[in-house]
Amino acid sequence: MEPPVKSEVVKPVGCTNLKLRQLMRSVARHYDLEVGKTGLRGTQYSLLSYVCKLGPIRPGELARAMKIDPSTLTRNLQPLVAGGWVELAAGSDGRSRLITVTPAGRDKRAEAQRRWKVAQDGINSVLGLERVLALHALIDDSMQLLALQHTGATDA
Amino acid sequence: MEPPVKSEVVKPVGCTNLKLRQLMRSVARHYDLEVGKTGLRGTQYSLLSYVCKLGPIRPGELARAMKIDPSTLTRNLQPLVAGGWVELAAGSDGRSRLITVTPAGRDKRAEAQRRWKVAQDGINSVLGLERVLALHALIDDSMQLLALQHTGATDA
DNA sequence: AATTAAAACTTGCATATGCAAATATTGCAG
DNA sequence: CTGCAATATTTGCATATGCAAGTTTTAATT
Repeated sequence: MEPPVKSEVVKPVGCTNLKLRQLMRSVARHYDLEVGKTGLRGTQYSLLSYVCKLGPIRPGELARAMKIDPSTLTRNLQPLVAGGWVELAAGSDGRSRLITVTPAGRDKRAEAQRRWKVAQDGINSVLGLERVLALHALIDDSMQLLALQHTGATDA
Repeated sequence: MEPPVKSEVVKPVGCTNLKLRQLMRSVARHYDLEVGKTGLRGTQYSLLSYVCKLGPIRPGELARAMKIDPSTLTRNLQPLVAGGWVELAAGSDGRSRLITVTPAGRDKRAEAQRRWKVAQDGINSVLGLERVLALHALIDDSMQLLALQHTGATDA
């Protein structure tokens, strides 16, 4: 039998990376089915929303807020600029810029938000509100903990 | 005060899609830092592992097992084929193929698995084992429920 | 003022991802 | 045997993603 000395069984743990990616793909597809009707991808809707809420804002700051790489932001903005929903202007500082939502962008965001609500309601319905809230809480906590790690914080 | 008639408060729910993507990016970076030392991306390690476990296997079946689009699988295999870790051969059926891991592929997988273990231990340590297990359970349940939805199942 | 270092974006490179359409084969109906 | 529907994979197209290196500006040093 050989029971563990520490009275703590080593639980086999799967790959968090793989599981997260799989669920993310499923969920993304679900949102895209609904939000896509507006011509926006789910990711584009998120980005446009951030610009609506935080803009006018500088790229670096927005990237930090969204927790994406600045270079990714640069590229992800292109479809929104091409659609006329967002504009890039020169910032006060010669090397920085200012991202601003256009009136058409605000309209598009409002339209997409209605679709997003449908998608989110669908998720809440399929998974159950409690499960969704629990998942969100776990995600938030996990991101917080990982961010601390990344910042090089050794203690509180 | 106006308490809700149904005695059920409508809890504001954030965007599951956004949250999942954010956490996924953080976690992926974490794994890539360690697994990347072997020359494999985290996603490539997952794919190679599946081929090791399930192969020789046909693309369609593998795509279904990994819950990714068949076209995505076709492309994701290319770096592994280029690295000499996986081979594509003609299947019995003239239109299908067989994906097989090479001896070098098994070695590489073993090497990457050690790195993966380090990354996973890191996650377990930063988030805490209980949180990781809870997260995995939630992810598994959620994928299950979404899959049923996708299958068009109306009842048990 | 010239040099250097630092800051803020953008580009080059290589994947990851999925939908729609194209290809190649097989199996069937007539 | 022919033609058409069904199956299995791949391509075309358009994003999403991040690291490393490059560019442009600004700030700091001497």
